[in-house]
This record gives sequence, structure tokens and C-alpha cells, in this order.
Amino acid sequence: MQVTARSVTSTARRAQILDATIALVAEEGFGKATFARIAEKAGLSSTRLISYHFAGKDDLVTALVDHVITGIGEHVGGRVMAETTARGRLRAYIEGVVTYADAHRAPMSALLQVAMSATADGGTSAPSDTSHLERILEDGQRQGEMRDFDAGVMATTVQRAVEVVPFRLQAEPDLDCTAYAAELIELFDRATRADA
Amino acid sequence: MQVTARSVTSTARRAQILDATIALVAEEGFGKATFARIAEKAGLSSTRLISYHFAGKDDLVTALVDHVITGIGEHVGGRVMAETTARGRLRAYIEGVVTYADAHRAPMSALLQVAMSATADGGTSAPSDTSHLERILEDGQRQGEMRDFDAGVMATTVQRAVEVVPFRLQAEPDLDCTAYAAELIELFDRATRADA
Amino acid sequence: MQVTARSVTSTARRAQILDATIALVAEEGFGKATFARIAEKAGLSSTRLISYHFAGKDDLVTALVDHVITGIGEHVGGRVMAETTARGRLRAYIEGVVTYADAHRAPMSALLQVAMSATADGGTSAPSDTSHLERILEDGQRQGEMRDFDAGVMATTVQRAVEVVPFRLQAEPDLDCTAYAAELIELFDRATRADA
Amino acid sequence: MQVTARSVTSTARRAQILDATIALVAEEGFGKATFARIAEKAGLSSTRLISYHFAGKDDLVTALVDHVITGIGEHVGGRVMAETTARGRLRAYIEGVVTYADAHRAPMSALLQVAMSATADGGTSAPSDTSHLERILEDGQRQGEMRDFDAGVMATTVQRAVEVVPFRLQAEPDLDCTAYAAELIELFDRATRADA
DNA sequence: CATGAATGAGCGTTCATTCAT
DNA sequence: TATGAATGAACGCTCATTCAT
Repeated sequence: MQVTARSVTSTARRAQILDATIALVAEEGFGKATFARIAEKAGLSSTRLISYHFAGKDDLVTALVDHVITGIGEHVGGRVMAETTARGRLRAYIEGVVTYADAHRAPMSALLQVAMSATADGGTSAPSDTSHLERILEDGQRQGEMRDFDAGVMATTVQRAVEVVPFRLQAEPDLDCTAYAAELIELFDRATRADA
Repeated sequence: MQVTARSVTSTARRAQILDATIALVAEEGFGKATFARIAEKAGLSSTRLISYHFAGKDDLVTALVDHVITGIGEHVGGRVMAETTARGRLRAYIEGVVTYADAHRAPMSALLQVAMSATADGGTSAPSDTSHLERILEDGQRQGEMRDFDAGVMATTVQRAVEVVPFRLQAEPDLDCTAYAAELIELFDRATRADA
Repeated sequence: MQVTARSVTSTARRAQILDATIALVAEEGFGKATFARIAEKAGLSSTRLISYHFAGKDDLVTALVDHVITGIGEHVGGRVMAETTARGRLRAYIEGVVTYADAHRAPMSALLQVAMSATADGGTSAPSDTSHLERILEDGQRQGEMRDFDAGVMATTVQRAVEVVPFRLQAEPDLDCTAYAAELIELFDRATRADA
Repeated sequence: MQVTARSVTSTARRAQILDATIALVAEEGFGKATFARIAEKAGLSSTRLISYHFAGKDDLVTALVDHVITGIGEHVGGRVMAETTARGRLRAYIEGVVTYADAHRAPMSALLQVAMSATADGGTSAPSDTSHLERILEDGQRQGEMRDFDAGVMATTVQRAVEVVPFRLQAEPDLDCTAYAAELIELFDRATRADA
């Protein structure tokens, strides 16, 4: 069992700062997420409070990413594992990520903007981890449910397809995500399933 | 018809600055593309020359985007129009963009990094224009070559699928783009074609 | 007579903080000796404990200086007083300080770095107290053991000569301090003694 | 022949900034020599001008050290070389440095404060270069003018003796440097000369 | 006696841009 | 057409210190 080394107050302050950062990044982009603006958004007296609770900007960003990814994992992981077939798992993954993006717009948007900015700054492309998706697809191929394709290419394409949803939601807040997910599910089912 | 008032010297200088910017963004990311670094890369004595030839950073970025998109359009447009069927045009589009990304890595990488940074800074998502793809897909549906799907979702998914190639090339410079294109072509042909 | 109101626990804590500060200054310089680093070195949970036991940074530094100077005084004072001639006392002083610097490297180094930083920050030169040395030299002149020279200049020069040892020890940890002291003793004996 | 790569204006501005820095360090210590204060002292509109003309604080400090050391070298070097004996050269060196410290108080004081602060910050002792002094002393020993002593110890002691003058001048602006130099000359002549 | 939390001022540095030739 | 010089705002971060418990 894990024992938290952080006090209650500290945890609350960190959450407050994290929430403000997520909201800010989602609304105005990562480029505008300076300590000054975060402090303002969170209602802090000075930026010093951020430096106090996080080792630096990198630490804050890392915490943000961890926080959001944990949330997604909890939402999507269960749904995927509840399925017994590879085609079912792929369907559950797509539906899970899209509905999460719909229900938690700010965190999802923030996560992707942070990932993009990391790519832009360092020059090193930091694409999303697709190993879990590849495993599902390779399982499907082994079980004969899915045809023979390059699992890496397919996984990347699926991931890119679901990751675009937050950006479309920003432009079209009333986007029907249920329908969007259904379209993607049909698309990738046809693209992956074994010939009859 | 509009005649540009730009002299030969000016045009050459603009091209020199643009090329340096493209190379810099492709190599080190948009975040590192400051006027100082661009001037250094282009061998200019001071950043003043950039401000002189471009109205500002926005203007420089806009010029970069226009320049690269024009190049892509020339490469891809012809190939697409040479095809007579919608399925053929979709295939030509995918193959065209992927081979362009392979043959012109720096401009393509720069373009996408700029697009990403614009999204990150302004908060306004600026997704790629997919209207041309949508038109191809809707044609295919009208002609009965393609099944009934949401053309917007499909177009976005195709576009996202091809746009990832520059990032994968950065991580894997020896990536087999011909095979990658073939995988995507098969993927989206299955996803879009009408049932037999 | 003044009785200190400090408890045993408080005294121990002060010593712990002082020792950590001395070690830190000796190893990394006064500039790196921030409250945060001292707390880390001493194994304290927060910097608050330092502020609690010392009125402020000035007080901490003053305590450090007093502590080290007392130690030197105990080491050197006895040796000097054991001598009966001025020449003997000068010899004992030089040997005492140099051997102390050799045996107690951290405190001696810390003391001098603190003195230097005080000079650098305030602009007020705070040279070491040389009145004890001057008294020895003037005694020697009165007794005819030493020639006629400016006792202030000579005292300052002796003091500067012995104070450099900690810095040379930092660069050359294997420096032969016994030989170094012998060289200085011969040097200043020749410089001060009365002509035969 | 050396061609200066710096423009007249730039050289003048650098000198202006350097002079202000020297004065500031001499008067208030290196710790107070922030960009803000230097800009104020030099009458600059913003600290940005300092960053513009110097690559950073390190560069500014390096330029200061080079500038002052060059000045000392010009003053002392000629006097030393004009002497033909080792004893004469040692005398000229001591007299040269002390009179320079008297005539150019601010630069000399600034130089030493900078050296001290470098020691304090990095923990690495950066003692003055004494190789030139050692060479004079070893020459004297070879020629039989000087007795057998450790040239390194003697050189360090001489250097420390002359370097203290700026600090004493700060406490005692009316100090008689001519007399001070004469005392040191007699002191080190006795300490070094061969027995009759 | 001890401590986590909070604070505002200040640091060097970077930025795109404008001024004056 | 070109250029060196200059600019002020903003950046993340560190500092010794104080508050409340």
C-alpha cells in the first residue's frame, strides 16, 4: 500500500494549481500558460506559490501529463479489458477515448497541447505511446479475427484518429461524439477485420 | 491580375530567409526559431534584415506556410487529377503526400510544426484544410464506388494519417515510406469502398 | 556575568546547523550556502528551523565566525604564550595557524570564504584582526630582538601569508604544511630580526 | 596587425558599461553589481543594453578582468623589465603594483573583489597567477643574488602582500602607499637576499 | 520546540521590434 | 536596400523571511 508523502494542504494546493493550468492551456494554449497567468487564473497571490509546490515548470507539466493520462487510463482501461475479442477491444478503445474527450474536454485538450508543444520546442517528436494498441491488433491477427497488416501503422493511424477529437470539439462544441465514435469504429473495423 | 512590386534582390533575400527558417524549424523545432537563430542560420548580420523583408514574425510564418503548401499542392494536385475514379484519387492523394513528406522532409516537418505551434499559442485549433479530400470522398459516394460514411470524419482521419509521417521520419529516418503509403492505401480503401 | 538561556536541545540544533554550514561553505563556497542547501545538508525538514534558531542569515554567519575563531584562538593562543621571546612567538603563531588550517580544513576554509564574501557584498573591507600580531612585533622591537619596521605592514603581511594556506590546500590537498610553515617562519624571521 | 571587429560606437558603449561596473564593484562590492544597478550607474535606459553588448554576466566580468589586468601589466611590466637584477625586478614589481593600486583604486579594488567572489561562488580557489614572480625569484637564485627558498611559497606571499593594499586603501584612503611599498620592499629584500 | 505554507522582491536572460543612419 | 544600436516587457527561477499552528 502506498503512503502519500504529501500533506493534505499541499495536495489540495497542487490540485488547485494543476486545475488552473489545465483550464488555461485548454482555453488559451500552452504558449500562454506562464506562471504569471496560471497564478492569476488560480487566484494565487504570487507565482512563487507555484515554484513552491512544483520543482519547476517541467515538473508542473509532467504532473499535468501524469494526472490526465491516469484519468484516461482509468476510463479507457476498464472498458477495453471488459471485452474478450480483439475487435471488441479496438471498438472499446476508440469509444473510450472519444467519450472521455467529450466528457473531459479541458484535460484532454490540455494534454494534447502540451504534447504538441514538447514536440515543437525540442524538435524531438514525442508521439503518443501506441504499444497498447499494437498489442490489441497483434492479438487480433493471431486469433484470426484481423487481417494481415502492419500493426505499427494501424495503431498510429487509430491513435491519430481519436486524438483529433479534442481539436474538433474546440471548433465545434456541439459535435456529436457518439456518432463520431461510431464512424471511427466502423472505419477501423472494416480496415482491420479478416476477409469473410 | 496583381503584379508584385518585389525586386529580384528582395525576392532572393526572402527565399534565403525562408529556407533558413524551414531548415531551422525542421531541425530544432518552432520554439527555437527565433529571429536571432534564423539570422545566424541564414548568415545574416543582424535580425533587422528579417524585420525588413517581412512585416513581422506572423508574416514570416505565413509566407513559410504558403510556400510549403504551394509545393505540396503542385506535387499532389497533378497526381490526383490524373486519376479518373474516386478510389484512384484517394490512393493518389495518400501516396502523393507520403512521398512528398519523404522527398521533402524539412519543408513538410516545418509546416506541421508551425501548424502545431500556432494551435498551442493561440488556443485556436487550426486543423488542416480537408475540403479537397471531402470532395473526393463525396464524389466516390455519388458514383457508388464508396460506401455511406461521414465524409468529414473520414477526411480528417485520412489527413491525420498522412500528416504523421514527418514525425515518424524524424524518429526513424530509414522508414520505408513506400510500404507505409501502401499500408495506408489498403487501410482506407477497405474503410471506404462499397460492399461488393 | 551573563548566563545564556539556551537549552541543551537548542544548543545541539545550533551546532548541527553550524556544522552543516561550515561543511557546505568549505565544499561549495559561500555563494552556494543558501538556507535551502544548508537545511538539506543538515537533514532538516525545512529552512524554517534555521530561521528559528538564528535571528537571520547575518546571525548564522556571525555565529560561524565566532565559533571558528574561538577554535583557532584555543589552538594558537596557547602555543604563542608558551614562548618567551617575540621571535619565538611569531614563529609559534605562523606554525599554529598553518597547522590548524591543515588539521581543520573545513572550518578554516569556511571562515575565510565568509570573510571574503562579507567584503564582496558590503564593499566594506573586513580584514582580519592583526592587533595581536602587532603587539608581538612591537614587543620584539622594544626588546631589541627585531629591527625597526612598520608593525602594521608587517602584521598584515604575515596574516595574509598564513591565510592563503586554506586556498592552496583546496587546490593541492597533499600540500606539505609543515614545510610551508617552515618556509614562512624563515621568511619572516629574516624579514623582522635585528641585524647582527 | 590586428583588425578590430567592433565598431566605434560599440566599443564606446562597452567601455561606458565597463567603467560603471568597475566603479560600482569598487564602491559597493561585487554582490551589489547587478545589471539593474550597473544600468542605473551608467545612465542606461534598461539592462537590455548590457545584454546587448556583452554575451552575459560572465562575459562582462571576463571583460572587466581582462581590461584591468591589461592595465596593470602595462604599468608594471615595463618597470620590471627596465631592471637588470632579480632583486631590482622584485623591488620594481612590488613598487609597481602598489603604486598602481594607489593611482587606480577603483579598477584594482574591482579586480580583487571579482576574484574573491569567483572563489566564493564556485568553491574553486582561483588564486592570482604568480608564475611571473616565481620566474624572477628563480632567476635570482640562479644568479646567486637570492638565497635558497621555496619560490612558490615566496611568490604567493609577495602577491598576497601587495594585493592587500586596495583593501587597506578602502579603510584608510590617506594611506601612504610610497611608504607602504618601501616597507614591503625592505621586507622581501631581507627575506630573499643571499647571506653576505 | 518545531514545521509546512506562503510571500514579494529581485535575479540574469530572451524576445520581436523600432530607431536612426 | 541594408545595418548596428537600442528598447521594454516578459520569462522561469531563487532568495531570506514571516505567518499560523
